[in-house]
This record gives sequence, C-alpha cells and structure tokens, in this order.
Amino acid sequence: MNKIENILESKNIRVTAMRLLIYKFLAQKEIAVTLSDIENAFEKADRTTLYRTIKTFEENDIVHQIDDGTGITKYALCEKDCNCEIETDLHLHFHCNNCNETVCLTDHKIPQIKVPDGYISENVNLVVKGICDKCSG
Amino acid sequence: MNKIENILESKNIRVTAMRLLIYKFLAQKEIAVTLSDIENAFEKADRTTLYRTIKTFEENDIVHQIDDGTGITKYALCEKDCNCEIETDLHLHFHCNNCNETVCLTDHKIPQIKVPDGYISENVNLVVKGICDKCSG
DNA sequence: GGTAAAATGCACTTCCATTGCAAGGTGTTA
DNA sequence: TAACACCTTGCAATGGAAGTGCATTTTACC
Repeated sequence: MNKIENILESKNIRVTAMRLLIYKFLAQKEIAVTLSDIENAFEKADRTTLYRTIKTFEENDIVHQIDDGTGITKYALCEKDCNCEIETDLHLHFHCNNCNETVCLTDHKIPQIKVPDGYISENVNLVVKGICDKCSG
Repeated sequence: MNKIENILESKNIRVTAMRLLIYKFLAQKEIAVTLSDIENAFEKADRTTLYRTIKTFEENDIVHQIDDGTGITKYALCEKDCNCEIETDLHLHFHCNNCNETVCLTDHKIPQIKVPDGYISENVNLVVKGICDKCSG
C-alpha cells in the first residue's frame, strides 16, 4: 500500500516508475524547483518526459506552478488539502534574492485584493522577494 | 523645452532620437508592452537597440518591468511620482486572460504583506488575472 | 499472450533574452 | 575645427527554456 501510488490512482493517473520518482523528488524538496533542477536530478531521463510528467501533475492539481519573476517556471507539490484552483486558497511565495530559492509560504494566505469596477478577478499571483531565513541569519 | 528631453537629461541619459521615440510610444500606451510590441512599432530599428534602450530606462527608473505570468517580460512607464524601488509604493498589475493585455492599476496599492520571522521583504510582485473591463462588458 | 492506449525518448523547432563586436554619432577639449 | 574618447546603434550569433511530432516502449486490460 504505497501512499504515492494511491494519490496517482485517485486522480486516474497511471503509475509509472518515472512518476513515482519525480513525485518523491518533489516531496523531499521543500522549495520550488525548475525543470532543470529535476533534469539534473534524473540525468538518465529525457527532458520531455519530465516536462510532460510535470504537466500531467499540474493538470491534476498535484503540483502548482510558480512564477517567481526569475523568468523560469518553478513547480512545487500542492499541500494535502490544497485547492490551487480556488482563489481564496492561494498562498504566497517568497523568493530569496540571495540564494535564489523560492519557497511556498502555505500558512500565509493572500489577502482579498480589490480590483476596479468591471474587472473580474480569477486568479492572484503574489511573490515577495527579499532575504530568506536561512540567508538572513 | 521638451519635457521628455528634460526627463532624460535629469537622469543623465543622453538624448537620442530613438530614445525619444520609444519614450513617446510608451507614454501613449496605457498598457504594459513587450519588447516585440515595441519592435513591431519601430520596424526600422534593431531589436537590440530597443532592448538596450528599455534596459537603460529601467536602470534609471523610467520604466518598470512587469512579470505577468505569460512568460514574456512587459514594460510600462513609471508614474510621474513613482518610486518603483520603494516597497510601499508598489501597485498591482492586472492581466486579462481574454485579450492578454496587462494594465497597471496604479491606484491599487499592495497591502502590507506579513512574512515569517527571519524573512526580510524587499519587494512585492502582485499580478491579478481575470477579465478586464473592456472584455467583461 | 495479444491488443489498444498511454508513456517515454529522440530530434527538432520556436521564441525570447542576451552578448560581442564593428560602425556610426555625439560631446568635449585643445 | 580637428582629434579624441565615449556612448549608441546595428548586425550576427549564442544560449536557454518551452513546446511539438513521431517512432518506440511500456502499461493496463481482455
């Protein structure tokens, strides 16, 4: 009874060795990772496979995409009870200008943002940049 | 006595025809533009020149960069009294999922964001995505 | 085991960002 | 104004990331 397998199966995603490995890799990381990060961790695997695996995970709300302003898309596992698609559940991300790492601050929900009349808010992306706890100490 | 020339000179930027044109182009646009947008508007100019001009403007706080999550960097003129580098002055950006345009909502300042102990906030990037007023009508 | 569908790997393309270098302008000083 | 240094511009090329088409392998299911 493997937990990860259950998660994948519950989303109707076929369980493959590659997917289990990538899931584990993401799970043990506490920071958001780029495709290249994953690529470096699995040198034997093809970039395309990783790319499509992440895409599959993303479509099934297993990972969420983070745009931290570095220009490179990063990914992180969703929380157990994360509802990424629901606006009110969105948390903020912190990008460290020193070590260049991006972490999910899942405890810090994004405050309600007011937009002008006529505008309809569907999604909010909030990235705070600065120095993380590891670098500020 | 040209206003734009004064602005450039006050920042110790040499006044050139290209720079005046690009500044005017940005000034008449109400939305954030990509490098390609500028490139299309000035087909005779080289992409590199536009790129470096924008970069010069950016370094001197004449334009600010916007990362709206489309993966393509956009630029917009700073407000007259904009202090982009000052955290409390940051406004939010709205990206329309329909027309793909990004506008600066300069009247909507970003609320103070709390970060965990040990983290130092230097900068905040907030992009709201949804439907803009032109498309929602 | 055999079959259909999905996943993987390889090659390739596209797009944007960025840099090196040479040529053209500009501003300054003697 | 002639000469010089410095900045700007244009051309060519590179690099990195994202994405696609197709052939091959793997998986699930009968």
